[in-house]
Amino acid sequence: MPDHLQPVFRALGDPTRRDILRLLGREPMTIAEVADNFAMTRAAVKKHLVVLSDGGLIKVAPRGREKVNSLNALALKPALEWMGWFDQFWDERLDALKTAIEKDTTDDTGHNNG
Amino acid sequence: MPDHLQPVFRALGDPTRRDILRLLGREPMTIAEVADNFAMTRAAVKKHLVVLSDGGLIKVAPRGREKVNSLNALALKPALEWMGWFDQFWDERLDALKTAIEKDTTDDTGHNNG
DNA sequence: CTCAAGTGATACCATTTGGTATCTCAATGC
DNA sequence: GCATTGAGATACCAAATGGTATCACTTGAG
Repeated sequence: MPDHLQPVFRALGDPTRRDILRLLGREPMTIAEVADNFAMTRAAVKKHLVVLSDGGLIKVAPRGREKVNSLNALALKPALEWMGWFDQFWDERLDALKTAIEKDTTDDTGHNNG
Repeated sequence: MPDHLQPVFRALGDPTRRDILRLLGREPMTIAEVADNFAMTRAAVKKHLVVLSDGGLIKVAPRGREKVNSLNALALKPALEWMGWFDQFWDERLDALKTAIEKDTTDDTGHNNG
């Protein structure tokens, strides 16, 4: 498994970018709107948005002369799954529980997709 | 919510360090043993270990003149919980526990893993 | 004590990173 | 058409980062 998750972890490595993600979780914003929440220039925020976009964590859609940035939380999944490997070191009972639930989901015919 | 998770995310931001974590997940190792798995000097590996230790992701215990580095996966929890906030954007009906299972259940052809 | 092995610490280097300042381009509004 | 506003591109800078090389310290063995 190569580092397709590197752009994601790299994007998450900066507190400003993590903050931007939470911010965009509330509602999509233009660059100026995002920048209005931080004590830095729009150019700096733009750079962060590029990094976030590079990691697939946000989507950018043009709206007139503006660019609307919206959260794409799905891109967090690979990173979360990578971290999930370490679950085995936290609590082995959790692993057993997951196994039990997995069996339950195969038995349940009604709620597997979204 | 200050950035007590910054050291953790910072540590995870480097592929070598993520690799070291997986490595130490198998067994504790001295610096030399860890360095033996990478194409870089012990000093460079040591730096990575310092960053990992700074994030609390590894524990270091002296054993004679050696230093044994062991995984402390529990330190991943804050980061994982932070990411868990975004679960609401994936599928509000299910919580984080389902995430680890999902990769197994995405196969809807009628049979699951083996 | 003396020598070897493992680690820690420092100095140093090239690159990346986070940030600003500035300029140009595109779309909006009068 | 022309000024205004939002965004992109570039140049530039200071600091952090990843890495090497080197030296000092500590432990273990004769």
